[in-house]
Amino acid sequence: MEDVYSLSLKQVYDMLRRSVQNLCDKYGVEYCINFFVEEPQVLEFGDFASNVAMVAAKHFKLPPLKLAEEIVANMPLNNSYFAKCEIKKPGFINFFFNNEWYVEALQNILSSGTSFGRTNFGKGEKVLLEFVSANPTGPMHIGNARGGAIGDSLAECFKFAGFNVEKEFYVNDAGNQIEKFKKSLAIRYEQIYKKTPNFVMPQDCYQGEDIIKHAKDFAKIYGEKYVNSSKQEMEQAILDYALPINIKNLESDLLKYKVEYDNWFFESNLYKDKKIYEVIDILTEKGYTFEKDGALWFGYSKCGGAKDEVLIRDNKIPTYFASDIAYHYNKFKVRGFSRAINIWGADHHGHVDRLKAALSVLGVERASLYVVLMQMVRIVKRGEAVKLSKRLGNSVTLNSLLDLIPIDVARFFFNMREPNSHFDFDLDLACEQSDNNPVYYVQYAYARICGILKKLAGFNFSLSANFSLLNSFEELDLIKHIAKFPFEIIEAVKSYNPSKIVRFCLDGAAKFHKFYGVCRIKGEAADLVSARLGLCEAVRITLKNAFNILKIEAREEV
RNA sequence: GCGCCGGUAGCUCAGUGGAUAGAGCAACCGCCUUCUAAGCGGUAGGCCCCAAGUUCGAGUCUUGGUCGGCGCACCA
Repeated sequence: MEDVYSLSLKQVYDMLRRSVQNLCDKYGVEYCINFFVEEPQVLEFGDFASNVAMVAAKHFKLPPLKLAEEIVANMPLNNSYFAKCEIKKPGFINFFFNNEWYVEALQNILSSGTSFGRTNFGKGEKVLLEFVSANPTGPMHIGNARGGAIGDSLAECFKFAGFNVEKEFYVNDAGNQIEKFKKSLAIRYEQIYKKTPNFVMPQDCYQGEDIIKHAKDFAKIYGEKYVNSSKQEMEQAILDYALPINIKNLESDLLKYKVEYDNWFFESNLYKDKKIYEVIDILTEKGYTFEKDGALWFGYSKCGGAKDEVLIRDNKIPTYFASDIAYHYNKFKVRGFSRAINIWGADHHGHVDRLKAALSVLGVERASLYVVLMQMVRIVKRGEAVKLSKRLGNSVTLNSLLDLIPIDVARFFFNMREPNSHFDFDLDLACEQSDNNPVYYVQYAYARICGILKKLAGFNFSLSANFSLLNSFEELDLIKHIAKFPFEIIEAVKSYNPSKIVRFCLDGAAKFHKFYGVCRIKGEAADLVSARLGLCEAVRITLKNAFNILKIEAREEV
């Protein structure tokens, strides 16, 4: 059964369209009117409002208010979800839900249970969502933590909305940063035995403690075995040792963070099977590559780009851009996804357009790839931004963050802001276990409901409870909010913005707390008790499903 | 210099071309004999960065500025 909110919204559109169509026939006007129906901000303007009369006024050559009157007069409300509609000042038509709307909304939630919020909006479309894809040369930092929370919750939104989603981690286990990684490892290993006086790590190497630890652990196992080997042999041995450990750590750290991937896609596979060259050959066939200074270039300027881009360096090693094209070609043309979503840090924004340009040459529509650009995270401590640098090895890792704050708090915090806004992560607030912390606010609402349901377990609430007894403002407002859940998920999907779910939880918790303060349950007449318990259960179901999207725990007690 | 993102209450941020611009935190004043006070109610707080334009209507769209973040490698 479709949810009542969407049904009633569709109903308003249908009724208005039919009425306007009739008037078009009557006045001999051609129907080409683009209007909307939305939820007004102010309560007195009803549950839905439409601007149709204002938009259509000039077509009909009638004043908006006059036209609104005609539209309404032409639009019977019987057998609808609406009790009345009103016409207001510049020409708005405002609709008000009838009692059935609220009753059916509750029945729908209660009977849907764990599947409430699920829709067939996506019609099973195959979507690939790639996120985090942190470099396997070191631990994940705070930006990866944000990407993980956003990506994973967004994937859940897409699943709820009826998409067939696969979550993928792209492992950059090839290319330049791996060269740098093994060089850094080898130097640290060598230094365990050589002990050069006043040794300083070269500028172009990774400076982090994790490199030293790998070298030490490697030395524990192999001792001096590789000290006198060729540089190449030494680097390969220590790389073969350290890289799998790093990848395994990425996997287990993300799992701890409740992020589980369907696929781990290795960049090295694109090299092994010559996939990169096959894709470059296609670009060449289409006439979009050329040679210059010993390198092979992509003619990006031919597709509107500012400058051309190197695909294969003069040393014959392909660039990251080249493997990225091959990787995305694989997503669309090999594995057949109709849509790919990437979550990238905003510092990669310059890559979006050139990748799309290359893909369009390969026959992939630019719009098939959507890149969510996630703005940078700033760590704020005592009101001051903390300067972090991965190169200096003092960045906050995901792990060290999770030592400071519970996983729920981290996942919730990183989804409080929309991806495209700069995010100040307030470490002090996140660490605080108090009423200031918004995570506890929503979890407390859930626990309160569970408390009530437990205390009044003797009462039965059923679909046949007399829900029309719920008619206070707080009750109706709460029902209206939770009924909107499936719609809200679709909004999150359309805007690639899971923070809408966090806001939904916060608003829902606030409305429940208000209801709780005004409406008592225990001690009321039996039929009112069961109606209100039904409302509580419906809120519980909704919050629980929303928590599942965010992967935060629904605790029955605080 | 060019490009992307942002500027809304003291702070952190919502806001679909619509009606009277909202929330949380901080400040101040109240509310537990009751189903969980990690809660609720109230007060106060605004040249929506500036300027021009588009139209019935602009925080929202366009252009030009300004301030901040991030890019502009044969790095990833």
